[in-house]
Amino acid sequence: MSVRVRIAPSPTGNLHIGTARTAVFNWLYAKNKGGSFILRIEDTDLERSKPEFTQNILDGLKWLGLNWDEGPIFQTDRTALYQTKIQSLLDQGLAYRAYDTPEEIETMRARQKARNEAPRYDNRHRNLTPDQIAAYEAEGRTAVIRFKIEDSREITWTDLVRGNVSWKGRDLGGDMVIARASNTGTIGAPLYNFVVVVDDIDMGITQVIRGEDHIGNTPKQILLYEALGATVPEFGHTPLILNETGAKLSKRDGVTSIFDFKKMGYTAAAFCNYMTLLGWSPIEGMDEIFSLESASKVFGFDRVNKAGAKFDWDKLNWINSQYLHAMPVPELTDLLIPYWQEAGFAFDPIADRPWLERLVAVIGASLAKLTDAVEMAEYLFTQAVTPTEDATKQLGLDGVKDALSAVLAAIPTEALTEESAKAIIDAVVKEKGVKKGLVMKSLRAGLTGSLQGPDLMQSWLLLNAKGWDRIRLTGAIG
RNA sequence: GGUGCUGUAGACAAAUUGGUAAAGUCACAGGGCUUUCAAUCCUGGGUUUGCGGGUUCAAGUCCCGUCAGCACUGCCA
Repeated sequence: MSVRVRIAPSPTGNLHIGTARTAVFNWLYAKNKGGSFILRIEDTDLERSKPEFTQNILDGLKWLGLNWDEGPIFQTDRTALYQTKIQSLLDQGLAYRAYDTPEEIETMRARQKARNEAPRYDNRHRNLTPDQIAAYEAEGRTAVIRFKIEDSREITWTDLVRGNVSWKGRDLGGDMVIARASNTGTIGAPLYNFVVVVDDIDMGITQVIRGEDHIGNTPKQILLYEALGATVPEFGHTPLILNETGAKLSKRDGVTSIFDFKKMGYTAAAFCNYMTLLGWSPIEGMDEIFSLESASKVFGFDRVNKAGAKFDWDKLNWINSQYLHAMPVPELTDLLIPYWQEAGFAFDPIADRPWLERLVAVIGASLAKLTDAVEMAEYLFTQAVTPTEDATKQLGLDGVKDALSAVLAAIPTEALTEESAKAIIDAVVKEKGVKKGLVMKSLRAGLTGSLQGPDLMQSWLLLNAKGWDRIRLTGAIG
């Protein structure tokens, strides 16, 4: 049977890193097995689901390059199917209507808590007599539908990453609600744990690969597979992504959407690369820099770690830098232009393209994030620079202004080249009898307003192309 | 409270069926290059698998106990 896996995000929020990483693992596994990767939107929470979140999820997956083979399938389009299935469970006596009010459930839980017991539904409405049912209905009570879970059951499965996992029925919290409250004779909105199973069966999902936070749902779902007469798929629960403090990475950690990473200057390929490394390790001899495509060739759950993976910004930065350094200049230029525009730098992306590419060629190898290019190249985009303290000090040194005046006077009217620029420096050194280091350092201070930065000669040429070298040096002398 | 999962250097982690642990990567430190910074290259340090027992010729790997962290415990997903 061919492999069919899915990513099933809920549009109650933006696409976040946990879901994205799960999507990566599913994608990798599907590709490795020559199977299908399916996208299903779990929008059964009508209150919290929002179209803009669905859009964010779709856009995010596309940006990451996690193309899906089927879908998106929306659960809200499938309520008829869920109702049919629920009705059949009802008919078989595997599920029943429970008329408890939320308040009654609340007091039951409070009592359990007071006695230091685990909160659970005590199945009190499992065997209601026809009279009791009639009485509740006469009262006008609505009923949820609960699926029976026998305390004596023992549920076991072989997890793709964790091996044998087993659970006792009595630890599952009592008969589970599979449909929200509704009036007599109707079936309320179906709930997550139920629709997931119905859909996974219907869509022929062969492996359910999801985060470890779902591990407690698995035994309940296995029971549902059995009740629905379906083959239980394989399950693989991947480790969670943790923040510095070891808690599940969440919105509070400053990243609510995958696009936050884009804004921060990470490329999709690098980010996917890093997510893959969060819990999976490459095979012997394989580099840590790889494409999703090449990782898919060797991906398997035997190399997925069980422990939670701490998110490491340093490592992400390094990986991103490797992608940026290896990127051809035109491509990098395309990616950088929006960041410079965003920063408010004045330039014409078309007319200035050759100049921009020269700039990218100079700074490309130093970038870790795309956003680094803003600060790094600022002195080339804004006409006036404020010299740093060190630069000011350098410009005040004996003989500096004299030497820079000589340089300024020697700048040719035609475009400067690396050779002519070097010749000017050599001539000034000789003529003024000063150390070359002094000239170089001072020139850097005068030209860029700083004592460190990208290659001086290239910076000068870039400035010269705009005619700003004269302006800067004049300012430095005066 | 209950249940489950996890625990190898600062981080990610590797380690055939138990058989020399800390491979590799990041970070960090030192050096080269660049008369700058970054990048890059070279070198280096860290140490004994959370802790305690047990089985074994041999345990990161198996067993028992213990501690810690995390997750779940909804008419959310």
